Amino acid sequence: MLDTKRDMPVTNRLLAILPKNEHQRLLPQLEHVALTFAEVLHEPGASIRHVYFPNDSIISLLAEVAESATLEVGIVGNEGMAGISVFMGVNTSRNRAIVQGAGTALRMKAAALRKETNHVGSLHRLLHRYSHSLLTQASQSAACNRFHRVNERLARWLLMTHDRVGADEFRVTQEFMSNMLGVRREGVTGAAGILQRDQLISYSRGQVKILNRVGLEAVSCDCYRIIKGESDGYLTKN
Amino acid sequence: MLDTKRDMPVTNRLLAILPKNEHQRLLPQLEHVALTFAEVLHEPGASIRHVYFPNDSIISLLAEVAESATLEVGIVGNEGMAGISVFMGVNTSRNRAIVQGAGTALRMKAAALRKETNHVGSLHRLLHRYSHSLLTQASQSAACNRFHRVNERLARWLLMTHDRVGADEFRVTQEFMSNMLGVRREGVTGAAGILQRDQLISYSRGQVKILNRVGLEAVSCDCYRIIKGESDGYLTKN
DNA sequence: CACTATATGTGTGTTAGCGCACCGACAACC
DNA sequence: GGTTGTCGGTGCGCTAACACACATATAGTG
Repeated sequence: MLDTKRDMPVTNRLLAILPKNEHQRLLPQLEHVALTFAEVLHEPGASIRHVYFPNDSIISLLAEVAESATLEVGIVGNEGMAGISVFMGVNTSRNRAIVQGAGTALRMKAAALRKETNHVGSLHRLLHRYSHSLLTQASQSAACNRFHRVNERLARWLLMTHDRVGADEFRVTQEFMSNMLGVRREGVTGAAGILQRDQLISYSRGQVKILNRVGLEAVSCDCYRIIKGESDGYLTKN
Repeated sequence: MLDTKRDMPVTNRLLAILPKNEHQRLLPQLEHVALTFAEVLHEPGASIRHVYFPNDSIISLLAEVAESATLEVGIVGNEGMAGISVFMGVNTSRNRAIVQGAGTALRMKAAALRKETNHVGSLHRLLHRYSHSLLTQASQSAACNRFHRVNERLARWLLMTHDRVGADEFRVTQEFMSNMLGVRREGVTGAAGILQRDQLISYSRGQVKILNRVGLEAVSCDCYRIIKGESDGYLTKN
């Protein structure tokens, strides 16, 4: 009898497109669940237990910088899966996944998905982790650029750059930073002026010097720490 | 003689962390290159020829909504690789990758990386493509939310939701949308009011109805089309 | 039916950042 | 040494969105 299947049809397209044999192998590992509106599937930082393949439900991926400052960075419907970090070899995500549209979904234990998509080779595994950190970076930057002040964002950006150049001095013009932060060049003049006034940096004609890193971290928003926290993991935990 | 190696040391940490045998296998496929400031490694939509593992160079990933409206959604230093889309099984990216800090990098032909990280199983391949589309979504939303007006963004959001619910009517409150778009609830009142005035949608107490999809697409910014274009690929091209 | 929580509409003052139009300073290059 | 291009600073009016404070309206519940 296929009654249960008729009652809860599998309409997730990601699953539907799989070759028959793979689809068959997955089915026993999938559990039909009803998702109710506003249900939280995973919290930022908490461990992800299941991945979800929506049928008619819709899931929002949110980046947040404060309790009341959230920003959607992704929508997941029947074309996708919530919990992609698990596939990328990471148990947690900085995003919150909440049910935006009630409906059904198929869920799978995180461990089962990891087993199914068993990674071959270190490079492969590593790039997965890295993809995850990039996604985190994009999400958090998105929220940061939406909510935070120019000078906080500039401080964050300088720190992220500082981490990568490995020197206290580097070349970068206001014009360039304005394109990075998505603000006017004059906006950077203002923000950089504040940082310079407070002896955190000094600069002249495209030459920036970090004078007080700790001070910069204090000015910068938490986004820096969040991104950094998620960014380095894959290079050590291997 | 290891002179050439001393001249151009491999300091990319992603490569450095690999087990010796894998590292050795990759080396012959890697080419030392000098990256100059402002060099463009790949343009939005164009095919990606190489991936880059920076040593002391730094690469910015930019999302753009217009010639002069760009936003950094990722930084790649010696901890990472530029061109992650290739790993995800996609030849192009909606982002522009430009050199933010001159220096050296190791580059690898896109085809070679694909071969090295040969994917096993359809699910695996599919999830890669999906990861890519999620990353695109996050990037483009980031830029959109930074630069575009609330009503344009609301139109985009409604279209994205409409695509997924598969019905012209669905439940969603202004409060909820305000959290998705990162604006105040009153801001949604205003934007939704415009859309309703123009007969594009109607709504009442959390019940939204799409009246004129084509009109909504006209109001919405290009971001919708861009995201949609990148989003559906993996479900058909398999 | 009254009560209450939820959902939406409106108004007022405030502000961060924008667009534009400059000006000055310095560097590099003939 | 003058010219030209890059880089940074400043002022001014403007506007989208904010914060806060209410006013309704409606659905659901006891």
